[in-house]
Amino acid sequence: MSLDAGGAGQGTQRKRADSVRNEQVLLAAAAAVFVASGVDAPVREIAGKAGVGVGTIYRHFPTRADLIIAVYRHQVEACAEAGPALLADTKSPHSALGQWIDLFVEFLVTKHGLAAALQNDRDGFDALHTYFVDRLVPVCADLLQAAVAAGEIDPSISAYQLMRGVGNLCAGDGKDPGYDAGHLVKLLIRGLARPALRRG
Amino acid sequence: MSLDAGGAGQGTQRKRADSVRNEQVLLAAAAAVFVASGVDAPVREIAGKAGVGVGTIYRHFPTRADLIIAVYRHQVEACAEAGPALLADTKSPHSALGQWIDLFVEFLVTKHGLAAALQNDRDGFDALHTYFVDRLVPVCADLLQAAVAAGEIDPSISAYQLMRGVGNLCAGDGKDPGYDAGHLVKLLIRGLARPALRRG
DNA sequence: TTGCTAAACGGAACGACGTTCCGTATAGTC
DNA sequence: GACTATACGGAACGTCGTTCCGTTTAGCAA
Repeated sequence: MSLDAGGAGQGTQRKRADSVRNEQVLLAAAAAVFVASGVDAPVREIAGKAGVGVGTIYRHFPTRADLIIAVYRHQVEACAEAGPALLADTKSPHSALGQWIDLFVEFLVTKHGLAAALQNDRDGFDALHTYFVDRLVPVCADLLQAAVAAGEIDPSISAYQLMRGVGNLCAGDGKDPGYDAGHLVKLLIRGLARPALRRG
Repeated sequence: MSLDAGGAGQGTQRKRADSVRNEQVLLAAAAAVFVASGVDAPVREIAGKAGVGVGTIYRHFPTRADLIIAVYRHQVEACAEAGPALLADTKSPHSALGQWIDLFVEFLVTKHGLAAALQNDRDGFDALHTYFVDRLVPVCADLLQAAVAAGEIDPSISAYQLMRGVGNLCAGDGKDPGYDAGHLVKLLIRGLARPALRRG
């Protein structure tokens, strides 16, 4: 639950370089495994992917739920930072929005697993949920507004509504082989474009 | 998935008496354990409560999900049959309704666990859900109508709406120690009574 | 560079779980 | 009472999350 991001503040022990590195590797590996195999993936699989022993995972994240929470926060942060970056790197805000939503969809896999992992901690879950909403809605709003300003989409939807819609499309994804949430989301984003631009 | 309730129909093998008896004992024990310890209760605990070995459970119910499904169907049936019986045994339909809702609340524990147990079988879950609605809504409607006819409650609510409300009150119950769904349900039922009767 | 030590590491080991297996007991039949 | 298909009990198996501990190494001082 520490919000301190490892700064060398006085009094806090300086962490070893390999420890810091492994923590990042673990977060990335866990995120990848969660997307590939779902949040029920065994800890050993994550350890293997990261190239570390299971003991290392448990020193960084005392319990499985802690790991999922950490991945969740990490993903929220990565998603939030990716928004402005995507906007800066492309000439088309609508395209940036599409790429950002892709990241968001990947992130939702972790988010949906969170509820199951935090069965006994509704307060903790709610806190993470509001953190997620507060952090990401403004980012999405910026992307939307940029696309509107560029004349690529109509201002017919709020950031919150779009994110809710995408979230709902992704609910239960991965369980039914006949359901491809990712594709539906792509269609939704394409549908946002103004008619004159709606191609491919 | 057999709908055949063990009748000695031609071609079907006659089951041994102890087998039939154990199946009933197991359904009752599992239902009790699910209510007491949640649907995540270990199979061994159910076997112990029923006084049988785990092997016996697995001969009757090949997998854990099968057991939960069987308990679910059994509870739906018991709940459905209890409605008319309660109505016949009491002079106050409103009281009968209250007792019936108590059974329904116990049943919901199993129902909520069902979704988790059937993660990979959305169709199966939906089928069971419609079975549940079709079977129980009419029973609840009869109880409601009897209470209305007796002048004990106002006809201000439909059976479906009442059951949905109770179901929603019970969602997430047992996770937060500060939340007692059973008590809220009791208040709801009491609130159904016409003002002149609303005591204790 | 070398030596020291606290910190971090890897993976075997543990206990609990769902599930399977098989030797034993028994209900049903003659 | 004897025979046999059926059902039973519970030990055993493989997998999981988690713990433990002997080994390795990063960071630092000489």
